[in-house]
Amino acid sequence: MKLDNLNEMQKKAVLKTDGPLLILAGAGSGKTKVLTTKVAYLIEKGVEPSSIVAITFTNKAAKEMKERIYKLVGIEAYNIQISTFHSFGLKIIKENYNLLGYEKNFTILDSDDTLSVIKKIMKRMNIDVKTLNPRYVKNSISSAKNELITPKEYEKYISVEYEKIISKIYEQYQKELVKNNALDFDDLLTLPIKLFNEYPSVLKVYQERYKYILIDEYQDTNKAQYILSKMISAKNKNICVVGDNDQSVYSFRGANYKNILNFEKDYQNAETILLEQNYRSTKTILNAANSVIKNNQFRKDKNLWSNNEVGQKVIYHRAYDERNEADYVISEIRKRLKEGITESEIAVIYRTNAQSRVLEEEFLKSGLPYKIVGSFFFYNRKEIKDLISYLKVIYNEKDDVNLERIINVPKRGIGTKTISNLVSKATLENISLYEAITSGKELEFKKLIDELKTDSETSTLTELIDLILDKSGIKKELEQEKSLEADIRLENLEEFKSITKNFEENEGLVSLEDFLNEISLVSDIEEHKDNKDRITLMTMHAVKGLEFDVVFVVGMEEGIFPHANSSFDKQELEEERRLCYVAITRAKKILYLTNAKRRMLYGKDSINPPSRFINEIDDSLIDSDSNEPLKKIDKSDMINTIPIEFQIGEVIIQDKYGEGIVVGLDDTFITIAFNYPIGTKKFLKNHKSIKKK
DNA sequence: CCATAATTCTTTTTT
DNA sequence: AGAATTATGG
Repeated sequence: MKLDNLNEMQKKAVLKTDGPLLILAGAGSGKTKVLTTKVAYLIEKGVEPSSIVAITFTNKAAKEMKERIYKLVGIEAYNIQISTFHSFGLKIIKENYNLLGYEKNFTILDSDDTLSVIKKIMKRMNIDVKTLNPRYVKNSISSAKNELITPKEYEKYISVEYEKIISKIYEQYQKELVKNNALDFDDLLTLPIKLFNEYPSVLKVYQERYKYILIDEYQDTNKAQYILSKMISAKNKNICVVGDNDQSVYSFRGANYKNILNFEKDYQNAETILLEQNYRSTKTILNAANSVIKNNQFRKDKNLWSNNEVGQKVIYHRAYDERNEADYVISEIRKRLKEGITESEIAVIYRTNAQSRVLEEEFLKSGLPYKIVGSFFFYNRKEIKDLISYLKVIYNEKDDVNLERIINVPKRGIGTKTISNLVSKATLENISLYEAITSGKELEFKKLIDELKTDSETSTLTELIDLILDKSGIKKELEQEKSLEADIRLENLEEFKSITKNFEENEGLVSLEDFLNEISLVSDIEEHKDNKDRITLMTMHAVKGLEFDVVFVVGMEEGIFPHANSSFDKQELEEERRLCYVAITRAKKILYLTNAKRRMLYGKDSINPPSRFINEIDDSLIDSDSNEPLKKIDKSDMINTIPIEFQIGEVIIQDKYGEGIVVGLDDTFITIAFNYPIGTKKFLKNHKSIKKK
């Protein structure tokens, strides 16, 4: 194994194979290189590839790591378990579904499905969705699950009426999932833990199978993930985790960066290695990133340095609107392409998926090759979701959620009344909707599903899709409509077919089971069969762990980034800043920061000041090509000009959280207690979002 | 009782 | 802007 291309610390991290190891790795310090080399080294030392498990956070990162390890060790890379926590959990569940009370053909519900289940339960329980938002219930349940709180335990924590209702819904929800022979995303983590708790002998099997466990982005692990990794590594203690607190950006999903801080406490004799040299970015880019992140209060300062060249300044451009911004990005990309930079070395990154729309439109017009990574845009289209629902129901007829979705698609005269009768019957007799169907037009539908079930046994995936579109009448309905919209839908369905075809060509025969699992866990399956170089468009969250020569961070505006919903709360704002740090440090050579003076947001025109993060970068590092000077945030945007005096105990109204009581005051901050579930929040004293009642 | 029109609601990040 | 829900028409 040649290790000459590693520095001393990296080498040390690779060579320390046994026992717990914590690698604190700054951005661009070569952590992926260390991880991949370490895996190769383990294999060279004689460790079975199948006894290694490497966990990443996104599917994209898993894929990347697989490819890099493949380059190092060749074909054996396929025997290493490299996946996200969720895929890993699914594998364990699939191997033990019977012990967990599921049938083999269980399905995985996506976020929308989950919400429908909750709405259905709330309706059944006569809970008004206006008093309790189903979305909120969904988040609460999800958080509880990720904190490994069962419905029973949830009851113990109840202090307000709200929680009592949620705990009831939570209980029903879990039952409903089992009845549907379905799992949600969180189950992929919690069920393996449940399994291991109930069957120590099974745990032992996994402990012996996976002798070496490596976890990337450890700062983003939540309680469930933390416990799962702890359980599996408990016997051999060969656990190596890599993380960087400055890149913790998943607290909304229950991630707890403290898992890193506690590592040394959790694992006796844990060794800690610091990787502090950045090999990725120019000094200028690194300085820009550092000047932003140093504004975070809750942070341990660290010494990330670089030997790279100074490089060119960060380029700041303020466009007129979002379309001009996109055009600017495109024209700059053309410039860089002429300079010899390839498309695959260019990325455009943004805070929210919605921003990709305009970008895509302009890229499409420009003719530049691009790819949108992780866009559920395509999979979220109605016709695609309907088709997937058909596939899910064919595979698992007990999946009431998906059955209800398609029972009247295309329209076959089954309306709300028929469905609600069916639901009542199914609930009463404790059977699935499918089983409850015995007569009427519904029976026709049931026969259709049965027929397709038979078809699925004899045809390939792509053939099955054709059969679904034909026999269901989806195709016919769209063809008869003869509208532009219907044509687009037909085209999308064709495109979906080419995706499955492509998938089958790459993977050989694909079972319905494998395909559904893949599509449930991976938001986008490789859409392009040509290996053409493409410009990458993706969110800041999705881009974590990747690097590009040229990076455009677009939408650098207050309200978008930092996001409006995150700019009230100090902790959330710091997470936005870490996200900015992640975004900036993706760039190797050239970094662009752009924004727009005005932008269509949620259907209305809005004018946002430049992001505060731009101001946090030293002016000396920025090259602004806009006419106006680098503008500091206009304080009037954030603070009322006339100070309003509040008193402790006073009731106020806050734009986001509603009514609250002032519980604390000092020179700069005001602390307000809101009703459950919001709790106390700290604001700038004169924030314009706070009003007298 | 179903399909369509009108109206209201909600806008982050991922598995 | 777009989805989701509710009111109206056939």
